[in-house]
Amino acid sequence: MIYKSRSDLMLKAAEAEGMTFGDIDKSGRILNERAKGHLGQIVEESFFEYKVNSKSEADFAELGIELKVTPVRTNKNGTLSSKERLVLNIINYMDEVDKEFETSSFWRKNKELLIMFYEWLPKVKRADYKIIKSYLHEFEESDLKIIKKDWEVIVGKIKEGLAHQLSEADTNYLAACTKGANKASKREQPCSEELAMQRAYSLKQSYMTALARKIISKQTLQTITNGKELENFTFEEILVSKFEKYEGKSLEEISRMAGIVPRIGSKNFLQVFISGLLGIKGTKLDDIDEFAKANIQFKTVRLEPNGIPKENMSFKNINFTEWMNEEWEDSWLENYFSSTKLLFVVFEYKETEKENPERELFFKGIKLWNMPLTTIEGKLKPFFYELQNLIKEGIELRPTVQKKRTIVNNNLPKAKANGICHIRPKARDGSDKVALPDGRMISKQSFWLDKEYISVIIQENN
DNA sequence: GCATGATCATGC
DNA sequence: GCATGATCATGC
Repeated sequence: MIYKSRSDLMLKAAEAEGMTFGDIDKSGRILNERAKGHLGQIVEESFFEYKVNSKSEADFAELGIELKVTPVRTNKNGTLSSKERLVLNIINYMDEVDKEFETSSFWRKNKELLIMFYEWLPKVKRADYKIIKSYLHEFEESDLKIIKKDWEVIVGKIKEGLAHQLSEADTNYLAACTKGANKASKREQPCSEELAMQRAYSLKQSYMTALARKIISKQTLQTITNGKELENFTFEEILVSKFEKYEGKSLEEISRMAGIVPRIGSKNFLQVFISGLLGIKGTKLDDIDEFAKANIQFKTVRLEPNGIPKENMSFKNINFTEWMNEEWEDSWLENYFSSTKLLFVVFEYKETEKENPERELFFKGIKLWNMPLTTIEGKLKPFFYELQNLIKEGIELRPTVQKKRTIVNNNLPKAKANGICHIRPKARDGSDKVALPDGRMISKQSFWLDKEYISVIIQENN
């Protein structure tokens, strides 16, 4: 079949809504549960009656439209999320380096995407997944500006001979995700002898989630930048500029300037503070378009006069059984730090608590950061396996009685052991425990970044 | 009820 | 004063 126009194609595509892959498949391949990534091919062949190709032009070449079939899932709280990033074409490091954005393989192939969202459900056969929405995606102007800068970051890294250090969190919406049979899938790069992991362009999972919520759930998000600003500045620069005028000011002054009353210590302090300074009071940070799409998470940092926070920084609580059974590549740890950007909102005390217990907090600035791949691979990965072995061997628990409470010492990795991260408790009280794989109970534990490491991150300039 | 950000208490 | 483990407070 040849589709003469986009409307022809979209009329046909709309017929798929409500159909299952079992309804669509004429080849019988849908029954092969192990065949991964063939859902798109089945739709292409059985539904659109197109021959599958892996050419560099778009699937519907005469229309310049690329077909993508991608899963969404419903969360416990009823919201919708994309189940995965949307993987696009593989990056040929050797070729892409000579291109402009307009002539890049990314843009040639993915300018327009026919996205068919299907609903993924646990324990349901592939044949019974249902297509819920067919949607012709064209990048809106402000997204495209950010994506173009993302592309430049990716190609810039290739030009520096750093293709082997590409990381998904380097960019905002368009990312270079690993793609290959296994971690041995490597290829040459033009400006370095080192072989680099094979990677493909992808739209981040967070971007796809925002898209699915807009298209399927009709959710609207609020933007804080616009196409005109993005013409001349990166998203990071715009973000910094929005906070600049508050730098060096005390919380009290800022409250007066911005007309907000953030109560330090309150749970929604960050929400109130950031949205207040951005001038979008009442909007949750998660409902801000750019933060949602780029998967930017927020963390407050309070530096003591010595430039180091008083406390380490906690993240998610640890599921020891998961940690023991998972491979690094599938772990929360790998996933989180290779795909999340952290926006540190930095405050400082100018006096120690001893000098002045009533000390005031001053806003120092913001820092948008993601963990470099070298650190993820060099520090986090060994840490992951070290802890995995420890769990397998059985974590030591040594109860001792203190004055007023029972302390259970353990041999989990301590702060400063690797200069980056450690495990320490985060629980409600002494009885807030979690089971180890061997059945013993331990106070709930969390993953923490060392405060000294936070201090170094904040001081880096880039 | 629980996750999460924040902070405390004790012993060396 | 710091390391380590414990616990609080809030908000969904």
